[in-house]
Amino acid sequence: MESEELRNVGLKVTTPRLKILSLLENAKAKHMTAETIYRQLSEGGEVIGLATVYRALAQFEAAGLITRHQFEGGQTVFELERGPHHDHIVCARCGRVEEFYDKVIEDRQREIAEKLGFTLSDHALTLYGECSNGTCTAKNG
Amino acid sequence: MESEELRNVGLKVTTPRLKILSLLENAKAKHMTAETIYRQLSEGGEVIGLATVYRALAQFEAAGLITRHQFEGGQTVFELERGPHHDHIVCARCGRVEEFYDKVIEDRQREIAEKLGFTLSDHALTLYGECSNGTCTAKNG
DNA sequence: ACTCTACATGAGAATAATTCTCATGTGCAA
DNA sequence: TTGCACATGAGAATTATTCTCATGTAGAGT
Repeated sequence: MESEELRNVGLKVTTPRLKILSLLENAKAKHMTAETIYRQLSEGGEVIGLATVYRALAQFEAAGLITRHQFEGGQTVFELERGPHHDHIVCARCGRVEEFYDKVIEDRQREIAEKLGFTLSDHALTLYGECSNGTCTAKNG
Repeated sequence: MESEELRNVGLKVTTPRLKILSLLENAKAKHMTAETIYRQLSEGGEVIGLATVYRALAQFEAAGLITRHQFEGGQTVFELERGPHHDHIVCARCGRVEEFYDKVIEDRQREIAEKLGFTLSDHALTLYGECSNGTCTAKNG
């Protein structure tokens, strides 16, 4: 239940928040911009201000429910924080996003940070390339 | 000579381009925003439009003379493309940026891309943490 | 259930970063 | 030397995001 999720992180359960959260859970695209979320909700007949979408996303992020990614060239996208940590590879041609996890890289990052005297708190790793996908033409998330 | 660099990449040698390029080469900070570049040139008495700074930076980037980084939270920064490839670790507290290169990670990235059917063309890796630096208080680049 | 208050919301204005427009200026090939 | 493709400065325009403010509402305490 989405209301549980909100309560668990100390957020009031409100209609806009529920709608946004469940859109993120049910949408076809895993990575969505604030605009896209706003538009899809509007098309679904909801009356939710764009500012509210931005506010809710910021709160969800602070609460750890979602993650924010800034792929190069594109707008900021948001993704539900489900399952294990992963990084992304983005097709420069069609915009397709694949996820991956690599223990070697993860470990190495921690070692590097330590060696340089940093306490690692986060990281952003995105690979860019062209996918050899036949359907590599249209944009999707 | 900066004029050489410009000619080599097929750009006309103009005063604004030369000024921007040499500022990037001589500035104390290795990573600068377009605004900073604009401001420093203005303070130095140059009359160069901000739009020109953006235009020049975009061209330099396309030509491979500089690289663009989008550290989280911050504005886009530009860095002269000198020496070997490297990635960054940014202190979340004081903004200090350190560079590092790790062959293991680099190799791994290529392998991952290949395994996923992508031809790797680029990547962005930034680590975030807190540096254990005593001087870790003020912002710098 | 009722009420009160702190927090949430929608709408549109405001801001920040970047790009565009356009009239004018200029590097450089011929 | 000159012509013209490309570059420039200034400010307008655009884009993404955040703020403001008057109003609405969730939910703790009764």
